[in-house]
Amino acid sequence: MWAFHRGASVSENTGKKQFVEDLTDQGDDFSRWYNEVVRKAQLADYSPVRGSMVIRPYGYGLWENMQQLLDRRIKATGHENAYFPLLIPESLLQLEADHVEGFAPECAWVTEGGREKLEERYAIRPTSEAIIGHMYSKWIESYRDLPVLINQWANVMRWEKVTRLFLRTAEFLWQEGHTAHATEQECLEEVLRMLEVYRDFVETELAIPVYAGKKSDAERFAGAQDTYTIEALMKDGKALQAGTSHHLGQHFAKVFDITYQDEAGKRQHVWQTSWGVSTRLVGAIVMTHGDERGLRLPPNVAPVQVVIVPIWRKEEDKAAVSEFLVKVKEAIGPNVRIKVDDRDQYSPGWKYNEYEMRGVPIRLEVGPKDVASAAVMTVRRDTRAKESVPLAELGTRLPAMLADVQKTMFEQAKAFRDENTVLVTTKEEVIAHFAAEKRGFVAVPWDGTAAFETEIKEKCGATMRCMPHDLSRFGSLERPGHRVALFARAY
RNA sequence: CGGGGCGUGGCUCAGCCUGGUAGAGCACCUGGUUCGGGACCAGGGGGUCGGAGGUUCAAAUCCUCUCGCCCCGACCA
Repeated sequence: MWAFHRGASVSENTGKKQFVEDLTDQGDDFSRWYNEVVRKAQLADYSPVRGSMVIRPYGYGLWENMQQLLDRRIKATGHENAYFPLLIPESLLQLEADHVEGFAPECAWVTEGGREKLEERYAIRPTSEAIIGHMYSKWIESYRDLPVLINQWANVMRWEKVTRLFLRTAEFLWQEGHTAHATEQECLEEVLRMLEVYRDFVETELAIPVYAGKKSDAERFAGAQDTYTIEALMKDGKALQAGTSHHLGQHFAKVFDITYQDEAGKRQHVWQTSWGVSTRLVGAIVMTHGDERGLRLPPNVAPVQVVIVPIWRKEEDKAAVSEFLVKVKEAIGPNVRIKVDDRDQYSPGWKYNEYEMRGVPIRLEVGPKDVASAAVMTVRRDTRAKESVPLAELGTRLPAMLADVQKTMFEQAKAFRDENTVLVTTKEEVIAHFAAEKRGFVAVPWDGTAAFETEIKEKCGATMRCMPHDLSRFGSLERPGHRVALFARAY
C-alpha cells in the first residue's frame, strides 16, 4: 500500500531518463521530496531570518487565490474584516491564565523602542484574542451591539523550535475570526458554522477531504472551552490539522470584562469564538496532491490554470503559430488564468517538465500541426491524458476540463484518505496499527478518559485528531458511554 | 529542547582522513545551429570554502566557539 512509484526513473522501454530530474522520490524520503518541491516550484525559499521563509510570487499567488475564495465565504456569513495591532502589551496577554501558559513559551518580545527600554514589553502577536478582547470590552455595552463578527487577515509569530516551510514557520499568514455573542447557543452555532465554512472551502477549493470534529481536552486551544477542527491526511500517511474553530466560552469575557446589558437590564458576559486557517494550507495542498513529478495544484486556486507552450521550427511556423495563438487566447476568454511561455531558450519538452513540476493543471501545446487542424493539444496534469480540442470548442471545453481536474483530484485524495482510514474496537488495536504501519487514520470507540489517549501517544506516537461529527462511516463503532475518536500520527 | 547529519560558485556535490596554486556536472552570459517530452557546438563570467577565534612558515582541510539548515523524537496553525 505504501510502495510509491519511483520518480526520475528509467523507462522500461526506452532506457531514457523520463521526467523530473533531481526530485527525490516520495516513497524514499517524503520530507525531502516536500522541501525540494516547495523550493523548485518556487513556492517559497529560506530567508536569513531563523525559521522564517519568503513566500515567492507563485506561492503567494496561490495564497491570494485561497484568501479570495475564503474571504468571500467569511463575508457571506456576515463577518467584516478589521485590523488590530501587531504588538500586544504583556499585561493584556497575561490576563487569561491558560492562554498565557499556552503561548508564553513561543512569544517573541519587543523590549526597546528607539533607544529607550520599554516600561512594559510587548509580545509580537502569536494570536490576537487578548488585544481583541480588550477592544471588545470597550465596544460592547448592550445586547443591541451583539453579535460582533470580525475577521482579521494578518501575520503572527510563534517562536517555534523546529520549523518547516509552510507547515510550521516562526512567522506565518492567516486569518483569525473573533466573534462575541449574547448566548452560548449562538456562540456554539457560530463555532460550527465556521467549521463548516472551512470544511466546504478546503474540500471544494483545495480538493482536500477532511474529517470535521471536536478535539479532546488534551488537544484543545489554550484558553478555549472546546476546539473543533478539520483534519486532512497527507500522502505520507500523517494527519494535518487544516483549520480550527474555538468555542471560547466566557473565559476571555471574564478576564477582559466584556459585558453587555441584556433586555432585562441585567449585566452579562458575552460568549466568544475564534477560528483560523493559515498558510499551512499551502503545505497541505503540496502534501495531499503532489506526486513523483512534483506539484499538482487544484485548478480553483492555481495561479496559472492553463499554460500554453507554443512550438515552432522554422520562421514561417513561428509566424503562423503566433497568429494562431491570438485566436486561441480569444477562444479561451478572460475567465481562465492562462500563461503563454514563448521563451526561446527552452525547448517544448523542457517546458512540459517544468510546468508539470510546478503543478499547472492543464497544458496546451500549440504547433504547426495544430494550426493546420485548427485545434490545440490539451494535456491534463492529474491524469496526463492528452486530447486534441478544436479551437471552436476551447471556450467551453477548457472550463469543463478544469472543473473535472478539480473533481478528479478531490476524488483521488478522498479515495486515498478512505483507504487509509481503518476501524478498530480497542485501544490495543490502535497501538498495534501504529506500531506496524505508523500511518493513516484509525477510528476507535473512546471511553472519554485521558489515560486512553496518553497510553496510545506514549506507546506509538499517535494522537487523537478529533471526534468526527459525521459518523456515517463509523456507525458500527458506536457504544453507550463512548465517543468515536480518530487517531493518527500528525504534523 | 534532546539524538544524529550537513554547511565549498545559483543548484547538486568532490576535495578534508594524510595542511601546500579551489574543482566537476548542471545552471548562467555571448554567438551559431535547434525546438511535438528536459537539444548541440564553440567561447565566457562567477566562490575571502556559513561566521569568529586559535594552532602553523602555510588552513576548505586540524582545534575551540558560534550561526543556520536537514532528519528522528518531545511541544504547536
